[in-house]
Amino acid sequence: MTDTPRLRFAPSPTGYLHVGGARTALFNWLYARKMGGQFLLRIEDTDKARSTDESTRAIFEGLLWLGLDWDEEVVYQGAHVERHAADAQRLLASGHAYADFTTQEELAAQRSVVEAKGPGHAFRVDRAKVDLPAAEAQARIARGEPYAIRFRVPDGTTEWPDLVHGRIAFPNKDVEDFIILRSDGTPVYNLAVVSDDIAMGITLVMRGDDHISNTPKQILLYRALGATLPTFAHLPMIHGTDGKKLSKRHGATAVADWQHEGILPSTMNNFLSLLGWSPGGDIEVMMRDELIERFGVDGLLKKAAVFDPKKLEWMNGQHLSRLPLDEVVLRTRPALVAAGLVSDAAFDERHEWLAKLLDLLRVRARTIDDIVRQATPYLRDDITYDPDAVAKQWKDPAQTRELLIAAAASIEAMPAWTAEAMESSLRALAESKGMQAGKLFQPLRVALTGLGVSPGIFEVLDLLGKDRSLARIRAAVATLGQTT
RNA sequence: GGCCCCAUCGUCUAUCGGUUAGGACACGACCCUUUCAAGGUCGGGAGACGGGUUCGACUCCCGUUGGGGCUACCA
Repeated sequence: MTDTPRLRFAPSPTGYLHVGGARTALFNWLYARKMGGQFLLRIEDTDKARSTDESTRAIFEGLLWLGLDWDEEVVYQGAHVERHAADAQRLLASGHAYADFTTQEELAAQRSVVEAKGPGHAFRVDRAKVDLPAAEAQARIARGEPYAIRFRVPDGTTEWPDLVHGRIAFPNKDVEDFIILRSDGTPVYNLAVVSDDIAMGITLVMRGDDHISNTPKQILLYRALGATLPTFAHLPMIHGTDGKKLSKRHGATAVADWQHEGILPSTMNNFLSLLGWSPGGDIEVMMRDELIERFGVDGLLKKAAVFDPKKLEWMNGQHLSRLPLDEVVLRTRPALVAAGLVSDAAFDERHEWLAKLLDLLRVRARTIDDIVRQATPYLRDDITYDPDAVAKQWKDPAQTRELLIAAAASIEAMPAWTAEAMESSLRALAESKGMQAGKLFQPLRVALTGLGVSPGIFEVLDLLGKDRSLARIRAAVATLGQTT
């Protein structure tokens, strides 16, 4: 019988949801969904000093935006400190761990000695000095002396078959006896993680490979606790363009940053999926269902990947043009409303027209912000002329003015408001002036939109409508009149 | 310092012993075209180095170098 896997994402709420964390969450989620298993969420808030509710909310929001929904209730690590402490005591009682009576003062002294030696030095505990004879330790505990609990690392070698790396082995002599319970009774990370993963029935631990060196400690804890080992998969890190670990100074590293830059969640998932995993072959642009379909541990990579914002933007352009129009409208709507270009009520009223507009705009946009920028002239009456477009297309104000007056007349005289009628009238006008159609269309585009970039000129006219188009052209004529 | 992980174009990657080492982003040129985007064609661009194993290594093994991670009573 093969059980379905139980996986988890276990962030500490000390900041926003980082792209590295999002990638890890995504992989866990994809695998759970593919295998019909469970994806759980655990907030590791045992570090009271650094954890904030705001960060917890940001993590929820980020995951939800990406569509990474979790099964079962969120587990807060802080709610289980009693179990953690009980596990530590069990280990102490069974001899897998020992009491450490080192005081805070001694600790501080040790730290300053190590720091004085400079970087590259670490403090090693001397078990012979700290691990007291059982009778003495018990007496001191009975006397009420504060003590931390330190795990007694056995001799031998700890190894595991990593799903990503194959066999990884650590000689136990290189694993220091580590604290599992502080002298104030609170649990330390490695113990809390193992205790919780056991309690949650996690069968596959997939996380960043910065945790590789924690793994032998955790395996030792599983064994000492008499629990079944989960499978481990250590994913490669994500680096910035300078090859260093991705951090704040690389710019936008929170998923919320990209959300605000106008990146679609489907793009983010697609892009992140390719950092540390490959479906093999030349496949790149994938929507959610295809990602679930293709994802698997076989495609997991070992090498750290560099986060390339350029490719993210390109991929977003791909998603923008491939997604169902409804989805694009849904994602763009809040940005248009936020920009004050259209109210929610107006959006509903003019839904069809707006959908048509967005459909035309999305093919030449890379981000939602691009769409908003390009949609502006169609949603506001007071258009602003882009200086670059004006400089390029309205080089000769007097001549342009004359041309636009003729265009207005031509448009006004059109027998029908159809693309065919527009094309024949305007091309005839260009011909009568002895100029190429483009020489007429470009200045006209600027007059109609204020921009050098827009959909086809006939589509722009149709979108604007006859009256608004004429008003725009007359406004441009007036503007040009002032400059001559 | 010690331990562990990693190593194909600038970047993301394909290749699972035999390929003119393929694709994508970015870059350059051209085509299409009323602009832009998209699309199309073409171009430059990679197996870190040194040893093995093998008829044959990007691929397997060892070493070197380089990069990364960990080395807390942080997570």
